[in-house]
Amino acid sequence: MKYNPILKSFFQLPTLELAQALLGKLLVKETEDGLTSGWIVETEAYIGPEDRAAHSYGNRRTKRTEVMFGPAGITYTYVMHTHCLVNVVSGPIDQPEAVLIRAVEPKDGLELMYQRRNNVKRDLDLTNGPGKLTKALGITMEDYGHSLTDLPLYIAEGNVITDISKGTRVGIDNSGEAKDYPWRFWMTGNPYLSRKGKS
DNA sequence: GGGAAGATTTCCT
DNA sequence: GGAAATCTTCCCG
Repeated sequence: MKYNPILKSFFQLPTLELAQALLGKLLVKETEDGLTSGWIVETEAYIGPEDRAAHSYGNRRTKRTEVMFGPAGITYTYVMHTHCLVNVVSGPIDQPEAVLIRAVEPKDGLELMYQRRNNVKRDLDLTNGPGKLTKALGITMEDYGHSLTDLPLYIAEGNVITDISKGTRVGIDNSGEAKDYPWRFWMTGNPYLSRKGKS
């Protein structure tokens, strides 16, 4: 199973459009253990300067958010608690915008995913959450700042999705008015959405 | 250098 | 449904 990374120009879309365009694309990670991949089924947009929920709110530039100010199409990995979350940086340089990948649908390397995630019985539970999919695909801080058009972690062309739902984001109740922005996108009716994405 | 917060997951009652 | 788990970065002193 081999894929070609998507063209770099794909990431030049405005963040809100990119968040929707990413749905149906293939997220691929290659390691020495093998290849794992999944269709992206749920995303969230984070528009730095005007988004209180974003790490880069008010153009707050730190070592952690540094990569969000970089060019579109690179990976922004972030560790919280025990888990790792993965974003796709978007927007032009010096504009801290990104798209959080919240859920994917497993495609290749199912065995490897089960191996990485203990006690999982169903395909449905492998990647239906931001922290879950990173563990299943083996995404870590090693991938921080890495381009998504190059191995070992990249986006590949996928299906065209026409049925897209949108709504408010999750887990940012302390972010004031920003919590009401409808910047979460998902594939309507897909069973691999994150827990809170099924509302 | 220390304390606090955070875009989550999992287990237990 | 609630609370704990557990780690990196940030901010203040």
